Amino acid sequence: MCSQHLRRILVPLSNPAHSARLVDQVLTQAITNGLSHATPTWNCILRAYSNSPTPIKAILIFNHFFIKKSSNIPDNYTYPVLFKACSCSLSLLPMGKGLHAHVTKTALDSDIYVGNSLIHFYGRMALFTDARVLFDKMPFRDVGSWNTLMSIYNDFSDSGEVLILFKQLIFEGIVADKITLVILFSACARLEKLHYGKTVHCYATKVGLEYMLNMENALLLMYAKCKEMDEALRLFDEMGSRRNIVSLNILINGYIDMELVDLAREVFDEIVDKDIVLWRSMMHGCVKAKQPEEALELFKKMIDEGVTPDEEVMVSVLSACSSLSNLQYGRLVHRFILQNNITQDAFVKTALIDMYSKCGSLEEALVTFYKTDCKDVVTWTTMIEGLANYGLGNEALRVFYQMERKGIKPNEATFVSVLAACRHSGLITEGCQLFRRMGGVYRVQPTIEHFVCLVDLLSRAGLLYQAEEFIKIMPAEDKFISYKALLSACITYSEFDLGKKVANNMMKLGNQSHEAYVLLSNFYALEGHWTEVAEARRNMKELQTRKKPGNSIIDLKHY
DNA sequence: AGGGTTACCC
Repeated sequence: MCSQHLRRILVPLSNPAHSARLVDQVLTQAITNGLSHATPTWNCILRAYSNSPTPIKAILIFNHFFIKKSSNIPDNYTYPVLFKACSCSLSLLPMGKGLHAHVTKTALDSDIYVGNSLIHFYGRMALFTDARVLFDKMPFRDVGSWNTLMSIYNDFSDSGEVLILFKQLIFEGIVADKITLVILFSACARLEKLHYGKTVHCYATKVGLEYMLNMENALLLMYAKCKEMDEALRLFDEMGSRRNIVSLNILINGYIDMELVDLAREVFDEIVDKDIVLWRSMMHGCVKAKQPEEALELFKKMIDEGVTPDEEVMVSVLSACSSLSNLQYGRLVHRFILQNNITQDAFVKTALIDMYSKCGSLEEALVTFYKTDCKDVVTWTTMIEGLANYGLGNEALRVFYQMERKGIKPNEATFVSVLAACRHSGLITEGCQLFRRMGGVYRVQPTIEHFVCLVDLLSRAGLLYQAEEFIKIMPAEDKFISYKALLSACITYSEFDLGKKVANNMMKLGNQSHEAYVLLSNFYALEGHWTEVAEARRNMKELQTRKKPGNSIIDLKHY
């Protein structure tokens, strides 16, 4: 096959896997017959590989046919393709940097395409300052340069930066294109900046840019994420036959976000050709809406329809098993994962550990945990939480210290689990120590959950006055719920004076004071102080607040 | 001989 012919068929080929297969054949021919290509033809081959499922091949071929055989000289068309291939894996950072040096030496970095692909490459490597410096130093920039930088910030760093860049773009007199607007709407969706997005929408309508599917989808997403479903639906109708499966998915996720699963399901059921993303969304929606049975039913349906589940679907299925506490199902799902060669990434592993501990098999949870190589903070936290729920406080702490030794930084949730472990097992010294470590060493800002844990730990141990002192230093908005925990403890330990003081403090806090009266009257009742019970009830009536029946029982059980 | 960078849903 001659070079010209090869190029003519490679260029329009849209299926990356197909073109890569074709290129494989051409390459074998080239190697066996010693056929040499001109740089444009090589560029074509490299491009086919960089778009294929195995972009690394582009790099390998470049190393073999350009670096080793220096008869081929890369040009300004070669480098963008290579940088794109290098963007696919973090391990290719040194390779990309080497190519960058080469580009600078040969002065090809003034080429806009080369520059843009370099920005993209550094952005994908999470080296945002490098990307930014390159952008600022470019002798010539086009809309593409701006789009590249903006999309990098949007996808991997800070969406707020996109809005700042857009302002700058307008200021410099650059004309935004459709892609700029897609990125901008997507940033507005993430930031939930409805007003800003609407203004840009008007601008887009004025310049007549609005009819482009991706842009309409980005807009749709923006309205859905901002919970403006009326506006989203209006746009959806307006799109008419232009809408696609992505538009439907946005709508479904919008309903799910607003806790309208039934509406989401209605849209879902109408769709004939469902792709994996739709199944993923719908199953996640069921799990989120506490409908685990429906999630499992959907899973069966999905398999029946011949759709291959992915890792994210399996996470939803496992979490459905967890909330049903159905160990049999859970084990079946585990077996399914093994039999269908589904990658057990950190997410799947964590879901398995969570499932086993919530379904009552701590042994299997532990086995899965210790068999996991890729443990992240969430994996460790899930295991700690599991142990804590089994009342194995000391074991939970041991796992926590093990995690620290491995150099994994605990987060907010980790401390909730580990403090809960202390609380369940009455580990007072450890709990207080960990609480100090949280702020002092790890700079994790304590939240209401941490406070409640600690107050509860102290109160249950009968250290009620320490708990009260502790609440005094808490932020005002967290005090009420902590006082509630303390008051319950006062009831348990018959600490009449402190209880009265706590109840008074609660009432001073304002709006939720009816709850304070309910607890207070229960408190007096237990103490047999019936006059005070009557007084508390009277005060409650004066507040014109009525408690819902049974509420106080739940409150007491809970704390 | 004559080719490219940047975009939507999880």
